[in-house]
Amino acid sequence: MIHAVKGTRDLLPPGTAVWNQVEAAAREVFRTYNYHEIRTPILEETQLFARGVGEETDIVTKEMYTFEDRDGSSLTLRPEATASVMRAYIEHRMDQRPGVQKLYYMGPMFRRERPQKGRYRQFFQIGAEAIGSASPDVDAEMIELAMDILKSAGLESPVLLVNSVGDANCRPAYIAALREELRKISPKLCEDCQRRAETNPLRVLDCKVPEDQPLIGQLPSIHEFLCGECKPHFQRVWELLNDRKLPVKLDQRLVRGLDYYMRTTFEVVHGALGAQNSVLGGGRYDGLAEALGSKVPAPGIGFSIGEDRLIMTVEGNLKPQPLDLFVAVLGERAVEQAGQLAREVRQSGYSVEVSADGKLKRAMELANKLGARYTLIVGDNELAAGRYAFKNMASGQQEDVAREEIARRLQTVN
RNA sequence: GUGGGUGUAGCUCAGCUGGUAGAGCGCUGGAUUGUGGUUCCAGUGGCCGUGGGUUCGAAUCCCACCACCCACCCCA
Repeated sequence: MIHAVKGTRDLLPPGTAVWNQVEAAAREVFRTYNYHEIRTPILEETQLFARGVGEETDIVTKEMYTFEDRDGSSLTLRPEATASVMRAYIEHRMDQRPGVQKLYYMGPMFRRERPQKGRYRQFFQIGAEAIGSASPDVDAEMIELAMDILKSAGLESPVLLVNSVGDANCRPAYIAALREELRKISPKLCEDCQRRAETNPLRVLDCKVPEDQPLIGQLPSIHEFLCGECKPHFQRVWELLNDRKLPVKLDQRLVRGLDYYMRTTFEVVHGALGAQNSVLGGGRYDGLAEALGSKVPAPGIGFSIGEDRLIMTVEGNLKPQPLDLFVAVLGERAVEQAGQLAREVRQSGYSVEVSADGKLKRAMELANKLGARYTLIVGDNELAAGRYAFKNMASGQQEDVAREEIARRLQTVN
């Protein structure tokens, strides 16, 4: 047997209906914020991610699907979309277009990690980027947009965490100070933290080991080190978020794993997701364009929703759409008539399934299994009378109706 | 990459003090003529994850491998 490769999965009906509903809800919210869709290739030159995401990140060093093309060039299945969007922005000189470029995307991403709950090797993201402004006002709107989408998609009680990770001016000083402090307390921390204290001090702040928390709480905060540009930027974002009555929590320990993030970073977490409890992550990336070789600066901010995770939290809340009408066909002569009736009802916007010619009992059974709201019987009696047996499947009530009546009857909510 | 758990019918699982397999659900058909859901009856369906070993005999015991799940790491 050939089956789906590790970490990938088939999405089948009726589950796909939830995906469609979430995506439709997101598109609608994007529209109201004047965001427009961008579709970039799933394949990119490996260099794009190495330079964009960061040579030393886990994503680039051990999680990318990279392979050699037949001409010898190195290609990679995109592990995230921001680098691609920025590449397209630069390549198509979108900086020449009027105003801030507000773009959204949705689609599959690929990372070769060990699969677990809420984590797949092919997973789906819904994301947005606003490129062309360094203003904190854009940050606030971006976060508001993100929260609106989650709400519209049906996510209940999201927790929004916000922080600043500084920039190239102030972050190095903070990391140095952090290292210094960690050197003192490192032996008292968990094994992982002792290692992280050396390799990636910021990650210590992420530690979840309960015993470590008091010590980690004593460590210096990035906010003591924010420079003359980062500090007011963050203050402004914070003010705007509070003005908008968003349920923000300052998380001084929030760090992000991609190199391009600077200043504002944010995340939305949700319980009942298992260990991978982050539904959305994002932040500002003002240096990204230059890292990709752009001559013109292109400050931006964006976020990405883990669609698989979002759907884990909302599936079950949403009911699949029912079949409006099942047409039971009795006898060869009824086939053509049934087809015409079905076409008429479909043109009125209702879903219709037409049975194969056969026994009525079989047809009724199938109508019931498909969850049809109504069944229309088309047989010799109906052909002769010009009226059709129309049955409400929930109540069991049945009556004869004229063909013009059918679509109107379907309006009834039962 | 590391650790733990689980692999028996399409699905959820039982059987595991060794004697070549069961239930519920599903699916198909029947309870006579053009009426579903409830009920009853029958049928369908499994190389018991794979390969070795112990044994007269293995789903059951031992070993290896594989797959899936969960967790670490990291992230969405």
